Amino acid sequence: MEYNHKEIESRWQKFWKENETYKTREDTSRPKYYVLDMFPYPSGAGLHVGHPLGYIASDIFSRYKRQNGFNVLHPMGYDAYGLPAEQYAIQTGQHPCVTTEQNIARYREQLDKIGFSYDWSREVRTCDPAYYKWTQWAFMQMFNHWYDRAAGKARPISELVAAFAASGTEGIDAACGKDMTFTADEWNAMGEKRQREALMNYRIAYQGQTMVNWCPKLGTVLANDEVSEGISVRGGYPVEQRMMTQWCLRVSAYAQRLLDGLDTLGWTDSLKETQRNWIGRSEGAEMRFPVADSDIELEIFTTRADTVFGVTFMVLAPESKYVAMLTTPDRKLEVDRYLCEVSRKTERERQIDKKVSGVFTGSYAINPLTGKKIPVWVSDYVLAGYGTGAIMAVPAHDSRDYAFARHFDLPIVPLIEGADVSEESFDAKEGIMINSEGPELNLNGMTVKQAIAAAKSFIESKGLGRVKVNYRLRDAIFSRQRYWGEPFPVYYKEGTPYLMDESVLPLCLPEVPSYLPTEQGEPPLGRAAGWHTPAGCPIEKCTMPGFAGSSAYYLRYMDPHNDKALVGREADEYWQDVDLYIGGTEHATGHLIYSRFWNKFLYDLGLVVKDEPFRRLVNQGMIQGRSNFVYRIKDTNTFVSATLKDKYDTTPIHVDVNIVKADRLDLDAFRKWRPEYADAEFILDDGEYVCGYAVEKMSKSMFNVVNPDDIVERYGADTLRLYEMFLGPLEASKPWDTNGIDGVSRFLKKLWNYAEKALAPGAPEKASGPQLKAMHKLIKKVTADIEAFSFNTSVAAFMIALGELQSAGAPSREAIELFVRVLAPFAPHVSEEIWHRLGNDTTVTDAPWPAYDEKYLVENTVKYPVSFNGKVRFTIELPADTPREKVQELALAHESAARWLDGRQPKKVIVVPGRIVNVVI
RNA sequence: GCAGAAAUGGUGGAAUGGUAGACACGAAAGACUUAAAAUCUUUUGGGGCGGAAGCUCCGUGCGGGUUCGAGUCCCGCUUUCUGUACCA
Repeated sequence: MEYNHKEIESRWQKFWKENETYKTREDTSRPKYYVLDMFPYPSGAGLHVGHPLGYIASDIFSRYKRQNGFNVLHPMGYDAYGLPAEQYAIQTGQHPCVTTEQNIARYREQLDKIGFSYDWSREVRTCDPAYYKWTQWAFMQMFNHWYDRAAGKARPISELVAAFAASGTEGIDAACGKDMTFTADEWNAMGEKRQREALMNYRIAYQGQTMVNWCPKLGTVLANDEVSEGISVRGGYPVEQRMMTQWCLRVSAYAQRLLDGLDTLGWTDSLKETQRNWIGRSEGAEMRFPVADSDIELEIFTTRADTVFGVTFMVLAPESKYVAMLTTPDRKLEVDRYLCEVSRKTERERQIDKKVSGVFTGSYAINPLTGKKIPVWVSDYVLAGYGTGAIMAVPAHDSRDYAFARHFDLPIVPLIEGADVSEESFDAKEGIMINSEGPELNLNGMTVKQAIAAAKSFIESKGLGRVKVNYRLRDAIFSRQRYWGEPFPVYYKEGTPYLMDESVLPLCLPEVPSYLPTEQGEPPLGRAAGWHTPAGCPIEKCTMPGFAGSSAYYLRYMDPHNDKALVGREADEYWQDVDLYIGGTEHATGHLIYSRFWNKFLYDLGLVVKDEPFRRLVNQGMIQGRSNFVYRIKDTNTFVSATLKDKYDTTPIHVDVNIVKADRLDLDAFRKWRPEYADAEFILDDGEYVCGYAVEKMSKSMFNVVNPDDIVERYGADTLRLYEMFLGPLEASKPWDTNGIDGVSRFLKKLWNYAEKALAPGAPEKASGPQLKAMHKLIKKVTADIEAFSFNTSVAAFMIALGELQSAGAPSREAIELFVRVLAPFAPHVSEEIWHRLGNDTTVTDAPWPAYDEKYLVENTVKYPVSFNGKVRFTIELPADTPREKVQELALAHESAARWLDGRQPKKVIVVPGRIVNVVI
């Protein structure tokens, strides 16, 4: 019988589904193993061949672990809230729920065809009220907690309230927006509204003022990638920088723990490094500069406390509150003009435009070390969001300050011996200090390192400031002026936000007549009728961002139907954490930070047992598209083969890769592809039209999208799975190239034919010696490869092993049985079919992973060429099972070796089984 | 600018410091076939020698180094990819 992948695959997919083969139950008698894929956003375009790459790898690993006796949790779900569904809704009026539902159905159909071993009974969708109830619930917990830096963990806000009532801010070390001090009496006298305002400064989920990209025409905040050159990508309306009240999560409170936790994780160094850079810890000092003729003190942060003697001016961020306070009346017009100019620029423009700009406020500060007056300027090269929004400028040793000083002709004082600052600043932290002597502190003669330490301790001892660690990591903006997201369980009473009662959860997303913002510029929820509490208080109209729903989904899979808790204690204690997480690097500074933060918060509350959610993480590479081109001769409808195109003046045009095979264009298909090509003429090279190619992002507009369904239809899921693994190392980015798939397809056909012979009546039961040898070699190799995530070499090993079986005597049942047991994780359908035809009534996933036996792996006799210092001297022949040490001994005992060594002791003897003995003296 | 990763045939890619190029694609030749497809066999890094089995030299981005021995380890470059970017 021919290998019929369609029949085999549909039969076993049906069988697995009907028998709930991959349904997982908590089972304390077996060790657990949790394998997780990053769940997809179900887009309207469906899956392309790049998406399943990681899923196939995780499926192989899951199946392998099952065969090794682990109770494997391998779930899948959908990150279902997202912009495309909402944009589509705005254009068509179609409820995002409907399109999302359709897209999910399509994804599921595509995933099912590939034969994954997911436990679909645990599926989660972030837009499902039974799921987002727990997203809202987590937000409420964050609202009701504050971060105690002294204890290094989150604590209930009620404890903070009690502390304030008893002794004010005295003795409280809390992560907060701005430093506040008040006494118990002051607190108690505040009244509810002001107390709530004060508490907002401490809550982990809080409302705060932040700078955002605001698009007045669209009536929404936009992310940086939704804005291009000051204009919204959708609609093309101007976008401005605006300070707005937003919900935020105090992720920054966890910066140090997020940093420290990285050391315990089995992630790649590059990913950990990316997160370290993102968190951006820098040690320095915060110090105050008094303003001349005023009570105001400017606070700055610096990592170069040693350079205070070189501070010749100060700069404020345009958004700094000190700008208004320090601008003198005569400078007001110019400062206002500058602020206006800056506010019109988007964040992006500010980054691209490196032109030096700024304006003098008219005020002076006093350098606390020299007592000299220095001017205070405003410039957009200083960021409001980092440090204190003000800097001390040291033009001699900071390139940005240098450019500014040069442009506005401000003094530059070098502080390091031998540093030539006539052309550029000297930024390196090395050298001997000069020009650094004041009335109370002398740094001259010290190295930069010593000077930093000395200056820091001086600043601290004199009360000019304090040693401080700053982090680049900022709090996450948590509100979106959007419809398609989780509503906040928050209402407003006289403008003050209050949490709703937990009993309202899930607070369901209401219907709206239109998905656009309202005329008054409110988010779409402003259109929802009855969007207020029974008492008539308005409910928050923003919704939560995409990362809200994806931050704790791995916990929900552990206990997806629990309506009493996000995850039950028992389930959490059994599954603990994700042993293996597979997904793309693009989430390094988003999801993977938020999720770790979210988990640490829940850990602080004692709700989960693990501090870190993802123990081991593997990043699969991106699969790019491989686009094909045809070359049209200018102003004609004639196309010339890529091999001859240089002789003509041509324009390259993308052509659908599905009508190109091995870079040869199917001419008839091309004429049918587009009406305008119906009468296309071709200039062929040797009867063929050769297309050009390029590696680009896989996208519809490039006509290079390859659909996994088409591959499954033509070659089968097992071939797709093997081929995706065979393409190269999992972590590497590579273009999809269907050209090589025939090799894998041939392998499965040959395997099938071999199995047919082995299963035929009269075929030997027992495997021959060489067959056993081939199989045990295979088992050893594949076991090591799976553990090391080297799936491409495993596929090669299968091919080699089959070749060896074919030249090792009559096909036997024992050989094919061993073969399918190790092939099962990679090609489950064909393995299952053969496994059952061998007479087994369990699934191949229940077949224990075979152990290899070294005794099959050795030859009977082996020739060992013995070489000294690289030159082969002689050969000895020994039984193949001679241990390594024995070979060394025998080689040395050999008469000529002994003569050659002449009684000297060898430093090192190297034995490569079957190959070389190399003796180093 | 900074950080990380990588560079091996026509192509994708193999190689615990020990026979570089496994495996696969593609290509070439042959078998089967009326023919094609499919399948099977052989060859396939480059140069040189040989009628042939075979022999030989050169070869892992570039320049050095360590080592009996380097694709692999160390130092210095070049290029490419990825992330991040006025972070004081």
